[in-house]
Amino acid sequence: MPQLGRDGDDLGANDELIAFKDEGEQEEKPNVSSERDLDDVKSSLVNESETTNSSDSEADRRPKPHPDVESRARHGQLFQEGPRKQHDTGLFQPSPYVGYPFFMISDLGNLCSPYLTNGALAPTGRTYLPFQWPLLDIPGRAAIRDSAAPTHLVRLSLSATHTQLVGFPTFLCCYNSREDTSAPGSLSSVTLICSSIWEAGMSRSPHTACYPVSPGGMTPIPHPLGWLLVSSGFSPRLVPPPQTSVPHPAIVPASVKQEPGASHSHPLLPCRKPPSTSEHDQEEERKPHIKKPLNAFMLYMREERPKVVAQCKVKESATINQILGQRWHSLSKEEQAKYYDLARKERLLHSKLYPNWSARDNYGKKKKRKRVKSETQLEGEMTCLSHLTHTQLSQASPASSLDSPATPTTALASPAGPAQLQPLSLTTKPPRITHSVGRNAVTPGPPTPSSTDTPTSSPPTASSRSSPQPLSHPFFLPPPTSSHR
DNA sequence: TAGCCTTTGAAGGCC
DNA sequence: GGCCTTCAAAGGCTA
Repeated sequence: MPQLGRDGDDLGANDELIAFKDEGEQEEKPNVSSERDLDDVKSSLVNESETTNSSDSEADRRPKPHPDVESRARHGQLFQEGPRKQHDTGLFQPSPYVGYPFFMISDLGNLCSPYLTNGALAPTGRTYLPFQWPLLDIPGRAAIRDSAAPTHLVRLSLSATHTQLVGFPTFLCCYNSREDTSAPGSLSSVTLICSSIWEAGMSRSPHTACYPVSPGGMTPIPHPLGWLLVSSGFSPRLVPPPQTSVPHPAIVPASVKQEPGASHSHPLLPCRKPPSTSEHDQEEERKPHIKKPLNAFMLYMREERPKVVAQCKVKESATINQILGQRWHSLSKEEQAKYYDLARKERLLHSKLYPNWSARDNYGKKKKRKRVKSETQLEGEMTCLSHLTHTQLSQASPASSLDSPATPTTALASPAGPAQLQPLSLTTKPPRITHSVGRNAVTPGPPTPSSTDTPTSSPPTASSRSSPQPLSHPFFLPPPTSSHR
């Protein structure tokens, strides 16, 4: 595997990529206060999008990095955490917004002190970015979940575009593939590696910009590093970057995938794709895949699905979705309004992040992505949005708050336990309800919980869609709640 | 192993 | 404006 060996400030030299977390190492629980801070930031971001723009410049809004740390960063030093588990302040947290498989780094400014004079700490779990970073989302969960191989894929999480715009060093993200990441928020041992990309042409100060810029609005800039692969022995190796790419953080360009027949030492290693049949195809494949923002029902599903699975002992998604659909209709307007509001904020932020994105862009990509995933067993896992500050959106993250006491347990507070239910009958599939007629014909007024609600957040009534088959099974019946209609 | 199933909502295109 | 299609999540199921 060729090293990306260049000059002295080679950004991915092995000696600069050190800090890896032992796979067996446990992670601290997320810090509550840090989550609260994040929520504040999310809230402010959303509010900002909903209100008139302030006159403050983005630089003014950006947290000031620690000068000492910033200086180190400019010198391309890699900072590592010491061997002892650092009592961090919840720096690495599973994103409460599980709509996207992110990790959040809330504030790194207070992590300067542990750094040694040479910029490195004794080897242990994590590497911290050596300067203050307001918020960072690191894509990951999916990449880990299906990584059966005892290897660790490290990829650039920020495109050069972002790096140059936002001005902080690109970082690398190492996933611990052995960790059980099936549960939301379980991505705890992500290791960050801060490279010295800072010196690779990053002209702006680390705090000249704060908010992400849509990748579609930027000229693609090939990243100097490309991909980094870390074997099970944590021996990082650099992989030549994709030929053209600009992988937006979130996004794995289709061109970055395993070349059929190509031999390289790691099954997860993304490789350059052989030339497509047409330039149009190549262009399409280079386009980043930005997923649609989740609508209210999807947000509700993400929150309630695990509960239904646990409660009903049903795993089949089709059945679960039927149950959730029934429960959704049984929710009070106030309860639904929570999700509509969340979805509206989701759309707001999404449109802010990707102003040029259109839902039409994803048409036809779904099957293509499936094919690509089957070829590489990777791409689908890597197509997670890693846009900055995306998690800032979720003030009330549904899934992340699954186990939170503050989470309203509206639809699943049923006293009826699983033992009292008859999951077997659910296997009798009701006639399929097609939504080909009049699904979106009617869009009645939303619960409008707040005056900020926009017409686009209007939840449809039951009449707006063909009436689902009545499901009399207890599973489909919402648990009695005091707030129900 | 690719695609289906199943749900609701949003968005875009067509007429 | 109405209708239609597609996608978003999820994981078991099926051809």
